[in-house]
Amino acid sequence: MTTVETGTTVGIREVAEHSGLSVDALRWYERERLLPRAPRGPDGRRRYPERLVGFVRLVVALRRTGMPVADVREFVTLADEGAASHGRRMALLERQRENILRQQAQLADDLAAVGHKIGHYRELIVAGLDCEGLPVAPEVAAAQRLTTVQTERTAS
Amino acid sequence: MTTVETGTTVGIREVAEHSGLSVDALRWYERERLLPRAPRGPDGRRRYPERLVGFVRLVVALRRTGMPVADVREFVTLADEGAASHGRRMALLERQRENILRQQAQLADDLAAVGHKIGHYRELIVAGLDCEGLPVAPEVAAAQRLTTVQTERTAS
DNA sequence: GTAGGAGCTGGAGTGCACTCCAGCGCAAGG
DNA sequence: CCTTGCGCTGGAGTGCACTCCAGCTCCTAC
Repeated sequence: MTTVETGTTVGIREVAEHSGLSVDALRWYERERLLPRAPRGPDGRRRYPERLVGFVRLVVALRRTGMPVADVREFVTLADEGAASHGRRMALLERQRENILRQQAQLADDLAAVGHKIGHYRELIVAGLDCEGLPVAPEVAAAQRLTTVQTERTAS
Repeated sequence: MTTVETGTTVGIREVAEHSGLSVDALRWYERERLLPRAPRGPDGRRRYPERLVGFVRLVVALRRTGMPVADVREFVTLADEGAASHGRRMALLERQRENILRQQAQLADDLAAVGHKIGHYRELIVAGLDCEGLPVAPEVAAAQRLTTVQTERTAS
């Protein structure tokens, strides 16, 4: 990635806010070579040019869709080769696209499974039945309809 | 979960093969109370009734869609209460359904981002241009089209 | 000038979700 | 009877991807 430092640049804080990565993670990513090195300003601070900000976004998407950091590193290493690695980079992304499509299919299945179970509970509640299909006792009926989960997690 | 042990049961190996969890993970899940305890046969081995096999599948789907084990444990703990916790269990699943929908939206975005980048590379390759829009040198053109990624990962 | 905030670097620490290991028992087959 | 394979339990270990910490510099505002 030939960074010609023209145009606007943004600091690490702003990149973090827009990318979903933490400031620490951005630094770690650079150290781990998951991102090209961001140029430094005269004060030693990172200044991300627009192009690099876009690259961060792509890397975040690759991570978010499950690409291991070793593979991301490979992608970034290829990027250092310039145009000579376009085809290989493209192939890497095409493989990831296949992965994403698989995840989408799996997610649809899982959504259906969860939805099916929700429907099952709803039917039981409406009919006032327990899991064996027997009527629930009157003193249980109110509790059966309760949807409030009393946990400390709710408070946070 | 009132397990009436009638009907067929399957051993841990078979449950592992069909659930996507390893045998070790199934044991860990039970120990961590992410699954109800599977009844043991006369030889001390786990025998999973059909109902429990279905529950394993649901728990796997919840994990796969990002539910932390602490929340899965909560879900399982509620299941111990029988019909009295139907509503609360349903609410938990409804929240997870919302999460899954969010993931689907995010995945679609990420797919689009990857696809867009793939298209970008393809255009550059077809036009024989580099990232700056300049024609690539003849000795680079062949490499630019290469899609074979030479890594040890490919061999495994 | 001083204080405070932001960011730098290098190194250590952490959280999460498993996976591996060791010793044991049981059952089937030779 | 012996061997082998499967599964049990409890405890330790591991991999992955960050996050935290400490000491430092620079810059701005008071």
